[in-house]
Amino acid sequence: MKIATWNVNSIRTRKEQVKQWLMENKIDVICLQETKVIDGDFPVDFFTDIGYHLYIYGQKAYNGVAIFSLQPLEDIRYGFSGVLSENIVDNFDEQKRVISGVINNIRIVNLYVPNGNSLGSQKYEYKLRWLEILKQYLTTLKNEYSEELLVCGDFNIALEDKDIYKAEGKENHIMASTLERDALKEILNLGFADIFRKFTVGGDYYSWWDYRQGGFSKNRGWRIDHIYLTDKLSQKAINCYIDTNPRKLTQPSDHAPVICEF
DNA sequence: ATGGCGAATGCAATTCGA
Repeated sequence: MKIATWNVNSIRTRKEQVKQWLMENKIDVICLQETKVIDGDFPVDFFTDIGYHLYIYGQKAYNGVAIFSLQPLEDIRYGFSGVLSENIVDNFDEQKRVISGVINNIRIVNLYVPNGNSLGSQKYEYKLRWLEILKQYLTTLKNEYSEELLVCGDFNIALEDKDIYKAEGKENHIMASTLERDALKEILNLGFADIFRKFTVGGDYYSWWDYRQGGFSKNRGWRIDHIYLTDKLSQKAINCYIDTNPRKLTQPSDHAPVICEF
């Protein structure tokens, strides 16, 4: 079974590329981020035509997450409030960034973590607060639910220096700052493995490259799209890799898909 | 990076992403 995560930067713009890639790679489940469309305008039929069940949670212009699965998913939870009480979630479901569902007793959690803009900005504070709620969300899923967990998506955080093409001088850069990394480490410490690192130890592997300055052709990227697995599930993974091929196409997403095989 | 790219909105120029 192959489960993938891909920030597509608009599903309406990228639908042909996504469909082509799903068919070529025989993907069982895909978690998409930045679909950038309200649910009523999502190209649902375009993907049900090739056999997928769609679970979508979008909004106008920004954010938006979706899961496509060849097998139907069970127990779909929309937003943080699908799991946490409203007083904890506050208004953090205003931005559509979280969706989850169950397949084969595995709960798949699809995340689009806020970007954060720059250190000290309001959006940076929002990102840090959002990560605190995420920690509570995953703690609840771990403690009160019986399924193994696969948590994936665009985290907008590079955990280690080797996940950045040139880490020097980026200590205060968004996606690399200590506070963000610490928040992510706390989440991993709940009991998750960054499964990409089970199979690949070295650097120079990235999942996002800036559209500007020929970032991709120079391989100046960041590894910010992740798949995290709980212990038992981690033992069942047989590979995890980033497919850079879609990033080579004309009019690509700025992210490449990350795939985990079981 | 004082943002040059790309997408959405909405129809020109602005906002946002990372």
